[in-house]
Amino acid sequence: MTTLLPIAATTGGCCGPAEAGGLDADAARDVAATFKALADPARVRLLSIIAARPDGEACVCDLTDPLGLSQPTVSHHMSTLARAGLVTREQRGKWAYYAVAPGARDLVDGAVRAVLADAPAVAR
Amino acid sequence: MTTLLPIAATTGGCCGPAEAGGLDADAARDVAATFKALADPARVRLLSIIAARPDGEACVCDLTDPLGLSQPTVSHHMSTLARAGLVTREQRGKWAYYAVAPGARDLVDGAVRAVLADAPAVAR
DNA sequence: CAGACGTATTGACAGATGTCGATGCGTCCT
DNA sequence: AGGACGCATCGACATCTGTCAATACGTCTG
Repeated sequence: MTTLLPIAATTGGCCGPAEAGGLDADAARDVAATFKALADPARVRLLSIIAARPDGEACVCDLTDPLGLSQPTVSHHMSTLARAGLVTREQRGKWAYYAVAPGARDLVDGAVRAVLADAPAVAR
Repeated sequence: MTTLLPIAATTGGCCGPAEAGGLDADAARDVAATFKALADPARVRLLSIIAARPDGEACVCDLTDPLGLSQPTVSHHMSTLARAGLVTREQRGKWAYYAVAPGARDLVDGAVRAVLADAPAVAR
């Protein structure tokens, strides 16, 4: 997955070896993309509304009123969430039903773990 | 936390009641702010590098080289991460040491739970 | 004290992003 | 068939954001 760089010791002052050890550019871009989809209050509300639904799904017309946003804007946000793999879209007759993607939780949890590899909750 | 609203069935067409049920505007803004701090590849890498450090901390001079970013840019990103409560800053002599905040994991996990309230990993 | 060094702040700028109105496309109902 | 309705796309616009060079601030070391 991530390419591991060899370790070189420079030890100038505070600066230890520049071994990084973190995510490489590609992995970071992927992880950031997932968070970016969640980095807007409107999308956060949309996702939480759908997740709170008894049947776990909602169409666009369900979502415009609670947020006070226009229909094109909601549609655009849903498109963003779908492209990030957080929701699924199913056209059923006239309506497009959006639901939280089966792997959404895993996707986000994986992104969190990738960044905070071993950062225990309150330990230290 | 979030106020839970009773569910009413109107069954107009697709559109059920406008009971929303998701996060309110303020909560969504807070949650989105946390994700926004993680929504940039540079910050993701910075955080992961610090988290992967043996001593769990790094100064700015440790971080400019691995990312290929200028010192002011790195400083700006660290400021963003600190303002989000994800890292702590400790001035020690000439250097500023950044470390993953003790509550960072809880902060992010809480944000995830707030959005995907009950979205089982692979179930459903 | 004076210089060197690490970091933060400022100013500027290009690119990304959220938002809307207008419009186009599909589907349902009469 | 024709109209109504839900949704997506397009074009435009204001704002936010990431980035850097220049500069200012603090701290250590001669």
